[in-house]
Amino acid sequence: MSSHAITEAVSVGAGAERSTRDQILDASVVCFAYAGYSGTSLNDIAAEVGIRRPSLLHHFASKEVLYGEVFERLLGDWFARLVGAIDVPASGWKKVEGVLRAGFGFFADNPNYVILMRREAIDGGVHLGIDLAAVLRPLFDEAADYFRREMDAGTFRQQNAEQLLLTGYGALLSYFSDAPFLEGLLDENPLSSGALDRRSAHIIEFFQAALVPA
Amino acid sequence: MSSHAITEAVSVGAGAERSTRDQILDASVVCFAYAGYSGTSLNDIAAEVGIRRPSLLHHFASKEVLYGEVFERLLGDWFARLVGAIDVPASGWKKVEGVLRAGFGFFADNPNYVILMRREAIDGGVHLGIDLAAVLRPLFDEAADYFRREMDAGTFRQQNAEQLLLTGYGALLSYFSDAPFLEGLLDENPLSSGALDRRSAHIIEFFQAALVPA
DNA sequence: GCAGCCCTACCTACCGGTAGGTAGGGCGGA
DNA sequence: TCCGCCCTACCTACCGGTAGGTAGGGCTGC
Repeated sequence: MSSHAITEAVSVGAGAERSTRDQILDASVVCFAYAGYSGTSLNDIAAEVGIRRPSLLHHFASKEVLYGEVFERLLGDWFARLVGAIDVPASGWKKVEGVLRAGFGFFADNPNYVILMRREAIDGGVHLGIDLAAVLRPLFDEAADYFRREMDAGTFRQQNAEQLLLTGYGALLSYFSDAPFLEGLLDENPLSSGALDRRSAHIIEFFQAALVPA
Repeated sequence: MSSHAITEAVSVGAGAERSTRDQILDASVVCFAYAGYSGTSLNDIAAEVGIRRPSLLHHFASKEVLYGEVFERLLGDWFARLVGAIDVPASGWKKVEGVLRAGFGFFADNPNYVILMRREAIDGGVHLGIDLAAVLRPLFDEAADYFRREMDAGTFRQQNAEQLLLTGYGALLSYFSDAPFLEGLLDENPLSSGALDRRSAHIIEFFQAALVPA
């Protein structure tokens, strides 16, 4: 997987004092995102950290266990950020905008997480012990209820609440997960700060236009 | 990759008289979509067809060549369908709706193609000789120009045309590519005809609400 | 001493691809 | 008519290489 090219991305920002275990987790995110589960070998990850494969297996019992732990950390971070945005005292469009911005910000900060999540969504979670959808389900239902209440109150236009969430999910994730492809359409790095600002502004504007009655 | 589970999906609809070569292409779509490029072995595909791996390599020089041909067929089908929808004599919202329906219909007819395309978008086309984005670029630019003209004419609300296309792309593709995951959120098979009708109706309604001034 | 960490050396299973051979159909010439 | 030839399609056996995982030795710091 041409590990040389991504070596710097891992070592950058590593405060030189992270435990080997954490370094393995960091490298795993990068590798799994870049090449997928079956496209990543333990040798790739070990090389990224600078140790041998058996040493890696001293810290994690198997490739599956390692992958599971990577994903658990990812989900934990994401959940915390999302719940933080949901729990702010706001309502109507302001709340939706806040959650959209929180999701967008998290994805922009962790582009590798997005790719990992997308790969898992496509595969239907075969590599995971946990059921990704079941974990997210409470938030999904809560959000759908929120939209229905606001629609009934006339704050938002009437739409299918669940479908609306799926559309938001697709609009947010796709931009980040397909960034390598979009670069060829946009003539600029989709993850540059300018491009991100443009994307963020569009999403807010677009959903507001669709949801909030004129 | 537990080939047994997907055996039926391949043999269904095979008119019993397809050439071995075509059977290999059909099986390859299923396998590559299900497990990705590196997760699919030539043995998996050969087993699906009912021949040995060397016999498969008699028809296709290598795994890469086979994958390339699968993708070429996919792109050809998709392009034809898309251009067919673009070239109808319509304008304003009617044309957009027509293209949305055409894209949706194609994806609904070929869910495996969507997954293949999404995997390729994530990987940035590393398995392909061709540049996916470059192929789609002319259509992308043409569509952006169309939206800008209609916006300037006041038919549509002012939006960033390129971003708008990306949002549409994400909304269409994500539903199909992430169907295994969405099943856990929706309590129904997302590809059932009822669910598809609901999704299609939502997308049309949503984009109309966002684009067409009240 | 000993616990934690990393190493080399090794295993089995499987990968994509090749070598070489066989079965059988189509065809041209005696 | 039928024999010899070439072709396609498929097979088994095998190649070098790499996958994930294990066994066991050595070094280092408490």
